[in-house]
Amino acid sequence: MNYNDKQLQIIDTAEGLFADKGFDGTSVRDIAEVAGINVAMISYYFGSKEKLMEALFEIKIERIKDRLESLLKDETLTPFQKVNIMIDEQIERMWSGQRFYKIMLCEQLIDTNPSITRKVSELKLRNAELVNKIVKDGQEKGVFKKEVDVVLMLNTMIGTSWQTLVSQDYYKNFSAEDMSLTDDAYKEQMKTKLSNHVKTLFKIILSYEA
Amino acid sequence: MNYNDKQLQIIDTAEGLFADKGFDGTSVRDIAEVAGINVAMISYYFGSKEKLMEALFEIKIERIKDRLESLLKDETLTPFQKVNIMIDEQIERMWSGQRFYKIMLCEQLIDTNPSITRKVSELKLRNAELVNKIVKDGQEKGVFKKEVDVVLMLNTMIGTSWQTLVSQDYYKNFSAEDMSLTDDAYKEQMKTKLSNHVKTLFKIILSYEA
DNA sequence: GTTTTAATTAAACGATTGTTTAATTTTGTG
DNA sequence: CACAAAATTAAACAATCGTTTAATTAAAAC
Repeated sequence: MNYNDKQLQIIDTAEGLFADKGFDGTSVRDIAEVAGINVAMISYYFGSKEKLMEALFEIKIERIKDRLESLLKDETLTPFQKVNIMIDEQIERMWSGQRFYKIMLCEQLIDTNPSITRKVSELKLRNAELVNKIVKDGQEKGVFKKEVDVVLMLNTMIGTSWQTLVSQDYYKNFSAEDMSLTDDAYKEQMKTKLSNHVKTLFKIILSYEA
Repeated sequence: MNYNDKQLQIIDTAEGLFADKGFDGTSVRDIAEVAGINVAMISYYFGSKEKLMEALFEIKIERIKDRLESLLKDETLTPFQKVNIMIDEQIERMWSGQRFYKIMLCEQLIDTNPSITRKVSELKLRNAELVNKIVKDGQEKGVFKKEVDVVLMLNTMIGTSWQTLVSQDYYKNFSAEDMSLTDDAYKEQMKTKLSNHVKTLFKIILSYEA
C-alpha cells in the first residue's frame, strides 16, 4: 500500500496520540484536531480508526523488517560482531521509535485487532529465526556454545532494553550519579550503559565458560 | 481502605476486563454485566471508574509490597540465596498475577492517572532500594563484586521475565521441543527455564569473573 | 473551458460513554 | 413491628464516540 503526504501526516499524528493516550483513549476528533484536518478525512482516507492503526503498523513494521535482513547477509562480519550490531541497532531502534514501540507493546497486551496481532507475531517469529541462523552459524564455526536458548536470549535483549527505556524516568534520581548531565546526555549515557550490559550478558550466554 | 465482599468482587471482575480489553476499552456496563450487578453500583461504591481502578492498584500494590519486605530481614540467608529467592518470587508473582501486571504495564505506558503513576513509581523505587541493600550487603561480605548497576540488573530480571510471559504464545511453535506437553506443563517448563536463565545472568552480574 | 474526479467541509447520525437521580427493596437496629 | 440506613434498581442525563451524508471547493483530465 502507498500513502500520500496527507495520509502520512495523519498516521504520524495518530502515532503520537496513540502512544500518549492509547488507542481507545484517542478519539478520531483528537487526531483530526492535532493534524489540522476534518474528522471525516480519517474515514475518507482509511475507512475507520482501526484501519488507520493498521496502516501505521504496516508502515512501521515494513521498515523494521528491512533493517535486520541485510545484517544477516553481511559476510564480512563474525557471528559475535553480528550479535553486537544487532544489540546496538535494537536499542537505537527502540529509543528513536519509542512512540511506536509503546503502541506495539500495548497492542500485544490488549490484543483486539487480529490483523495487527498477526503482523506483530510474524515480525517476532521472523526475527527469532534470523537470530537463530546467526547463532547456528556461530555454533558451526565453534565460537558459540552448543546449548543456546535463542528465545530466552532475545527476551533478555528486548525485555531489558524496553524496561530500561520505560522506567528511566523512575530511576533518574536513584543512582547518585553526576547530576550535571543534561537530559539528552543522560539518555545517551543510559543507552551506552545498556548496550554494554546486554553485550556482556550475551557474551556469557553465547560463549563457552572460562 | 477496607472493602467489603461485593466491592472486592467488582474489583476482581474489573481486573479481568481491564487486563483483557484495557481500561479505556472496558465500559462500566461491561463490568456490571460480568459481575452481575447494576451499573450504578460502581459509582455508588467507588465514585467513578477511575477510582475503581485506583482501588485495584491500592489492593494489589499493598500485597506486593509486603512480600519483598520480609525477605530482606531474613538473617539465615546468604546474599546469593536472597537474590535467587527474589528471582523465583518475582517470576511466580508475575505468572500468578499476570492480569494485574498487564494492567500495570499498560498504565506505565499510557500514564494518565497521577494517583496510579505515583503508586507504581513508589513501588519501583522501593524495590530498587531493597535490592540495593541486598547488593551492598553482599559487597561488604565480599561475595558480590564492587561495581554492580542495580537498576540495569533489575531491568534484566523484570524485562526478561515479562517478555517471556507476554510472548510465550508466539514462540510456542518455534523451538522444536517436546510437543506432548500439556499447556500447563509447558508453562511450568518455561518458568523453570526462565528462572535458571535469570539466575545465571545474575551470577555473572554479581560475582567476580573467573 | 468544460467535465470529471478528488478533496474537504459542516452537520447529522445512532450508539455508547460515565454518571446521576429518584424510587424501591433489602438489611440492620431498637 | 417500626424505623433508619444501606443496597439495589431502572431510567434518564448530557457528553462523546466513530461514521456517514450531502454539499461545496480544488485539482486533474480532456
